[in-house]
Amino acid sequence: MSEPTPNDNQQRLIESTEGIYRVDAGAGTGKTFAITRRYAHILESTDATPDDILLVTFTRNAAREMRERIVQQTDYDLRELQGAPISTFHAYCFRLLRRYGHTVPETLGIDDQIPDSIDLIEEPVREKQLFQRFMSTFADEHPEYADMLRMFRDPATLHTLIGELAAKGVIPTRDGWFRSSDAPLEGDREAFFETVADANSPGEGASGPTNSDARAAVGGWDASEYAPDSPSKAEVHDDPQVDRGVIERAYDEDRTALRTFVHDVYYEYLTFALRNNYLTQGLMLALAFVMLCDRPQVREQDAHEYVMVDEFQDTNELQFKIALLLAITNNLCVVGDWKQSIYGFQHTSVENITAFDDRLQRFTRELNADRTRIAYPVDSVTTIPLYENYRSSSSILAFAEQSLSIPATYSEDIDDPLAGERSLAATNHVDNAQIDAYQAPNEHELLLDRIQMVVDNDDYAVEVTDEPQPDPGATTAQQEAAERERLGAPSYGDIAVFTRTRAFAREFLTVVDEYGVPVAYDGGVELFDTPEAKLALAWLRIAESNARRGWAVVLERAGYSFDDTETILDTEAYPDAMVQFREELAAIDTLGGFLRRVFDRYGRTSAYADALVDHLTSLYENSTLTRGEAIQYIEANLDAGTTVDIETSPGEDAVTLQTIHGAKGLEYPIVILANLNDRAFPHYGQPPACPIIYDDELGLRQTRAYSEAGDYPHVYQHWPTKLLQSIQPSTYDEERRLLYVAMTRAKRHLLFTSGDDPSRFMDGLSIDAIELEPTPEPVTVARESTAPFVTTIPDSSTVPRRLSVHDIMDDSVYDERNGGRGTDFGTELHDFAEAYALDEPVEPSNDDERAVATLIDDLDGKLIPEEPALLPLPGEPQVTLAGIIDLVHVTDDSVEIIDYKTDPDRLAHDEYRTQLSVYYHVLASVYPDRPIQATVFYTQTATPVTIDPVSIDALDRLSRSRHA
DNA sequence: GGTAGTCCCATTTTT
DNA sequence: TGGGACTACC
Repeated sequence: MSEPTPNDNQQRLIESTEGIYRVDAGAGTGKTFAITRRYAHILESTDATPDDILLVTFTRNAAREMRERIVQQTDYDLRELQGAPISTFHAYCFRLLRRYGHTVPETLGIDDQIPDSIDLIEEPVREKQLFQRFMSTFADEHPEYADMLRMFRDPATLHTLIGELAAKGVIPTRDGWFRSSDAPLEGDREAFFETVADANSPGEGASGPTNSDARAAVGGWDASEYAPDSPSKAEVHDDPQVDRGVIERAYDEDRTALRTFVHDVYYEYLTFALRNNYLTQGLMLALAFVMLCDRPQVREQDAHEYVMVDEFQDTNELQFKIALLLAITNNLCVVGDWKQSIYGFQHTSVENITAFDDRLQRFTRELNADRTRIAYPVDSVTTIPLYENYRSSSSILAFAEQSLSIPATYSEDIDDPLAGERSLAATNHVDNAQIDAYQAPNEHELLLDRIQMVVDNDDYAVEVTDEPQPDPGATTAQQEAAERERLGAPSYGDIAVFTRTRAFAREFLTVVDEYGVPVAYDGGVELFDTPEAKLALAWLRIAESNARRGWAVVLERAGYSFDDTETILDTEAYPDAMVQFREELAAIDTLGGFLRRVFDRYGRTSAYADALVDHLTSLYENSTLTRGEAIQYIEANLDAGTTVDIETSPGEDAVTLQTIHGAKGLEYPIVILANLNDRAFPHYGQPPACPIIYDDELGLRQTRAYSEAGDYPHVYQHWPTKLLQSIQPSTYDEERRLLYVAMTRAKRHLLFTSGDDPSRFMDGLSIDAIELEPTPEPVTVARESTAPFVTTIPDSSTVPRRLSVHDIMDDSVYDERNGGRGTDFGTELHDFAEAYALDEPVEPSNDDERAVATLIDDLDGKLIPEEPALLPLPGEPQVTLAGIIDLVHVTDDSVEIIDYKTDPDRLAHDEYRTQLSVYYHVLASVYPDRPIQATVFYTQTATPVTIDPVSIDALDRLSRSRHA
């Protein structure tokens, strides 16, 4: 596909390579295109090499996409860019730290070094477990903090606070704070009292002044919640305001002890982590920052001539400073859109972009306080707005803009958020947008009803053909006509349903199942709450300790009644087949093998099973979980509701269902924003579980305090913090930005739904909701039954039996056929082939892999590696053959199956013919309109051999004879 | 316009 | 358990 021509501001950005730039890149304005073009331009117009250009993104996916786009636009190929610094903040800093930072902890007064083998923890559960362990030792070792610790219901909640402080750049040393980084703990007194001036000024009523907002907020002041010496209601109230003296007393209370406590926890946790050879992401970035501050030689070796940071609205203060340190010249370019900042709960700071200039000056001053670190000039910043939107129709853009000023509560006051900002301008010509809101007591049915209303409806026309490039000289009218030409009625795949919470999506999915509407959920799944996880947990418990709890689950699944189960458990007379299976499992060495055997036995080949095995076996780089640890791990994750991303089956024409967060960066022809219900969206935040809070205006504060001042020792609410907090107005800016993000995903049409209790956002839309009696129709599309679930042990003949294709092959022929090169050789080759087909940056490491690479290079259609295949056989009892196709190559007029074999000869070819025949029949049913070809590719000789498939009946007979 | 009492609900997710 | 929005009442 040819690249479009940049618009004026994109062109300006591409060519402006020297100096500091802040790019306001609104939704759908071709940001990635412009950045990668700019990258290419730097390479072309200067003598810089990829190593001189640092390109930082927020996610791994984004980094990968950038890399791929750059390959398209430069002479460099993926391999040459492999080592180039196009990376996430975390990955880049971790690499630097491991390369140069072994002794960095010394700078903070810590003896432990950072070894190469240090573990970077990504799973919140593990992080939390380790922190819990730390806190219990901390409590033991510090009796002097007993009172402080009494205010905690769960001391592990301090963990979040530490992460927040690290994101601020607050870093402890043994005796104090790194480079006076504790300043934010004090708070911003001036800013707070500006807030107070606003919130505490009386209103003007008809008959004189009315109570200020702050006074209203502390109206119900109840001194009995607080320690006995706290101010009374009368002292706090100074109608119509809050007593200024009391506010100051609260703000200026002595917080020395609190600060010391937090310092010690933070510092000792850092020590604990290093001693136990791990780091969290937050601590890792903090140490990388310390290294960059303290070791000029690291910057000399590794800082960059050009630095670009993408998604700058999702960075925190620490990352801003790290970016400054990674640049050696002022060729710095940050790209982002404050309106899409929705990760505040991850301690990001939208002010990095909204107050970019101020922060740039301030952070530079701070970094240069003791010696010059930022030697380049920072006083001139050029702002380039990208406002031409290539995604949505103009009515959608105009409609989305209002979302930023819809109040989230009945009393919220919003200043014009877009003051002075240029609106996005649509670039398409046909505006056929349908924008409507719907409401019904049963929102799930309503959603299905609306989906069915939209599908195949010409009023909701969307682009249905690939866009032919318009004649460059075409008139507007001609372009409009060409665009109209491309429009047609939508199908399921054109629709996305967004929700604020995952819970809503999950509930909706159960209703979806009842009606059979094709809806695919895209996002994290509570993996440890699936039947697969519970099954795995049960057998692990049985194998580990013959646990009653495990047996109960297994027996229940096998169909035993409650009473039978009780009897069996009491007598320990477990069914023979199960006992045998237990012994078989006990003999398996590896956790991965153990789990696979369990899932095989139950015929569980779902994505959940795969994900579980992957997850549990890849937790540690250098060691594996024992069974006991695996049990604990699953339990902890089940408890914590951990979610894991599962790959959804692509290709099906289905509605996409995801959370708004998950939809960021994506676009859909038709968006249905669901869940606009009271308290769901906008979501009214839950109070922080940790009694110690940090706030930019207030600094470090405690919300509870232990005191023995009253009749008996007691944990009280801490009045100063409560007073200050209630004076601060609550803000819902991020909820509005979420609304904005959701709406700007839509290209053509936008629908809203709510249940019987619509939220403020629903009310605030400039359209009225239509009340509807939903009448969704059950869909009776014959859907192939996926993953037959064999619930019983021992085998039952009433359910389809699943056989692996290998079960019906004669393995005596093909065992040891790889020429003594070891089974790993084949596995590695397959891994390589999969990665290569997916265009991942891998290089062939031997002749066989080179042969595969050449083969794949010659394929010009769609490549689908590692595709699961299921073939139901006709005979009785029912049997389904299952296997995985190495590679499917699909073009418009043909489909090719490719299976790699590392055998030195073709002795096993007949067996492979059987195997590929299975795949052949599966694909023949999926693509009835295209000829199918099945090829065994012998990698050692780079020879493709096409097979002549055997019939389904022959496969059926074979499977029954070989597996009676 | 102000207040007290009632009610409802307890995220989002990347590294 | 806690907090905030909202309602019903003064």
